Amino acid sequence: MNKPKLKVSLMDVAKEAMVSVTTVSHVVNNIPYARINGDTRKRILEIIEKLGYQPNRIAKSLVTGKTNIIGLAILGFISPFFSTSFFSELINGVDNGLEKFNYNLLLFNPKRGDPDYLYKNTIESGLIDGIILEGNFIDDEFILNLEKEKFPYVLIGRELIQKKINCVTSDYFGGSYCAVNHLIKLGHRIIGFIGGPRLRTMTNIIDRERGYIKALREKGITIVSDLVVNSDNISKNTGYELMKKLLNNSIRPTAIIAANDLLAIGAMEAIRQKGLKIPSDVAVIGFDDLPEASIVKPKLTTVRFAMFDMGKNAAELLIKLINKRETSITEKILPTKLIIRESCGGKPTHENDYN
Amino acid sequence: MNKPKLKVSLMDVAKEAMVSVTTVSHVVNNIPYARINGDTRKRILEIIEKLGYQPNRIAKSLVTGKTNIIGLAILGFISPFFSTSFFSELINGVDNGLEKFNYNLLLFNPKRGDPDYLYKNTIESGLIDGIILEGNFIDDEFILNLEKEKFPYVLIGRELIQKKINCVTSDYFGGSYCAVNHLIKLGHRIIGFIGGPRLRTMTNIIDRERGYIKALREKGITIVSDLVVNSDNISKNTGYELMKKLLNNSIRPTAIIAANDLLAIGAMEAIRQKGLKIPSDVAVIGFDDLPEASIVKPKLTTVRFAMFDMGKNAAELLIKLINKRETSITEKILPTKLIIRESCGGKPTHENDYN
DNA sequence: TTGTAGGCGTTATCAG
DNA sequence: CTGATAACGCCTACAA
Repeated sequence: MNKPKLKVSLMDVAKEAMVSVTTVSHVVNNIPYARINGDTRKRILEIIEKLGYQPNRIAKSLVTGKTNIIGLAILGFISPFFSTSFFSELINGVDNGLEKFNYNLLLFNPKRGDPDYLYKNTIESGLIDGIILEGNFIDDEFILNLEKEKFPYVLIGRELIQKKINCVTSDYFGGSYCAVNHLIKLGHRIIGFIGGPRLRTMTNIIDRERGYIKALREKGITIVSDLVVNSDNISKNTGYELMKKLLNNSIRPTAIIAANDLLAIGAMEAIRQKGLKIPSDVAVIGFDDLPEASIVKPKLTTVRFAMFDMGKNAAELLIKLINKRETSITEKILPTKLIIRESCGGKPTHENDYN
Repeated sequence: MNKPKLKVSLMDVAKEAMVSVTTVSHVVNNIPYARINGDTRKRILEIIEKLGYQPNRIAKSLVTGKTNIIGLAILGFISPFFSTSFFSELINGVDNGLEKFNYNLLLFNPKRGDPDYLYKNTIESGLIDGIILEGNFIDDEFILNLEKEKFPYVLIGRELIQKKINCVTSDYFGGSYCAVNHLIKLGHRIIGFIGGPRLRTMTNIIDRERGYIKALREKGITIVSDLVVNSDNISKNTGYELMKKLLNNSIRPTAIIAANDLLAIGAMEAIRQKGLKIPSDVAVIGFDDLPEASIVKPKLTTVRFAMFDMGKNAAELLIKLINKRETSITEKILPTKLIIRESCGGKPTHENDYN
C-alpha cells in the first residue's frame, strides 16, 4: 500500500512510464493479442505498484457495458420465513457461486417499493448484469418481462406454471411424497397435512400438498378433506392452531406432515397440550430442516432441501446466461432428503445436527 | 413500460425534444437553479416517458464520483454465528437504514480473499461510497487505514481498544452485568461463566466476561477461576463440553451464564444428562436471544441485543459520514435487555416469543 | 509492439 | 431560461 494518491489513473501511469495509455491498459488487462515488450511490461508493472494504481470499475463499466455486479432480490426480508437461517444459506450459496467469476452481489428487498422501482433503478439503469429472484410474491409478469427483454435472470425456489423459465428449485413434490410414504410404511393410514398459503404462485408450497396427495392415492388411501388444513400464515402459532383444529376432528390423525418446520413445531405444542405423545400417538414430520428442528424435543423428522446449493446453482447459471454460454431456458431441480429423527418412527438418519 | 429501446440516452431525448442535453439533464434532476420553461419541461417529460428513458447510473457515477452503493462486509458467513438469524436481522436493519436515502447494498464476504482484495476491488476501485464492517476477524489495521484514508466506514458490533473509531455496538458489558446481578438477586453465589474465544479483538465477547466479573466483585463474591471456562468455539457442542467440565468441579455452580445462546443450549443438555434440573439445580442464562432460545425447554432466559437496530444505526451513521453531515468520530452503544423466561428464576418478561 | 483518437452517458462550467 | 463543451477514466479500433 504505497501512498494511494487521491486518484491515480491510467494516464498517470502512462506518463510516468512514458508510454501510451493503451499500452498500460494492455498490460493491466493482460490482453493476449497485444504482446508487450518484456521490459516495458515490467516497468509499467513497477510503476503501477509504486503509484498504487487501481482501475476504476465505474469507468470500465461505462465502456464495457458490464458492471460485474448481479442483484439478489429477496422478497420480504422480514417475513417469518426469512428470519430463519435460509436467508444466510441462500446468500452464502449465491456468493459462493459468484466468487470464482469475480462478481459482486447487490442485495435487494423489493418490499422497498414497487417492482417498477426495482426494475428502473437497477436493471434499466445499468447497475447490474443480471438478477436472481427469490420469493413467492414476485409477479409472474415481472419475470416474463425479464424474459422478453432478454435480461439475464434466474428464479429461485419456484417455477412458473404458465411457462418454462430459468429457475433452480428443489424437489418439494418428491420430498413430500417421500415423507408421506415413510409414514405409510410405518403403518399410518390417517395422515393429516398442515399446509401454508394456497396462493397459485406458491408452487413450492403447493407441491408439498401434491406430494402428499399422490402418496396417499398410490396406496389407495382415501383423501379426507378434513385432514388437510391451511392458513395464510406459516408461523409456529399457526401450526399450533391448525393442529388443534385437526385434533378436534371426529377422526384423529395418527400422523401429520407440515409444510414447514415452524408449523410442525407449533403443531407439536398442540399435540402435547392435548396430552398426546409424539410419536406414539401422533407422528410428526416437518419440512425445511431449520436449526430449530434438531433442538426441539423430540427432535423433528423433516425434509431438508439445500438452500445453499440452490443459491450456488442459481449464481452459476446466471453467470452462464450473462456470458451467453447458456442460451436456452434452463430449469434445475435439486433433490431433497428426508432427515429421520425422533418425531416419527423409523431408523434415524445419521446427520450432523448443526452442533 | 413503453418499448424500452436498447439504450435511450439523454441525447436521444434531447434530439426528440429539440433541446440540448443540458436542458434534459436539468429537468431529469430537477435542478433548482435552472428554471425551465413550463412547456419545455412538460414536453421533455412526455418524451422521456414515451421513449422509456432511464438515466444510466454508471455514467452518472463516473462524473459525480459517487455510486450510491455502500458495502456491508460480514466476516465468515459460514461461521456458526451467522447461520443464526442475526444475519438477516443485520442485513435487514442496514437495508432499512439505507432505504430512505436511496442507497443500495453490496454484500461482501471478506473470507473470499485477503482484506487487500476487498480494499482494492471495491474501495479503491470506486465501487462503493462507504462500508459497514461486521465481524471480529477484521484486522484493526484495516480499520485504522480506512480512518487514515478518510474513507467512510462504520464498525458494527465491536470497538477498537487502541483508538476511538466510528462504530455502533451494543452494551454487552451492561447486559452481562445485569444478568449476573439477576442471578445474585435470586440467591446464587456460585455462578459459572461459559465464555467464547478470548481473542483480544473480540471486545464484544470479552465485555460479557467483564460484566460477569464486575457484578460478582461488587457483591464481594470471590472470583473462582475454575468457574470460568472458555473455548475457541461457540457451538452447542462446545457449550455441552464446557458445562461438563464445570459440573466436574469440586464446587458445583448453582447457576451459569453463557456468552451466547448456543453455548447455553449445549450446557443445558449437559446439565440434564447429569440428572440435574433446570433451573432448580442449575439456573442458566444465555446471550443473544436467538429464536432457539424460546423453543428449547425450559425456555431460555437470555440477554437480547438489537441486531436490527445496530444495522440501521450503522447505515444512518455511514450516510451522514459520506455526506459529511457528521465529521467527528462517532460511537453509538445500544442498550441490551434481559429477557426472563424459564431457565432461571424470576418473573418472566412479557415478550413476543417469535411466534 | 505501441500510439492516436473517438466514444460510453452524464454532469458541471460558463456563456449567451 | 437554455446551450456548447469539457471533463470523468477507461477501452478499442485503427494507424504507424
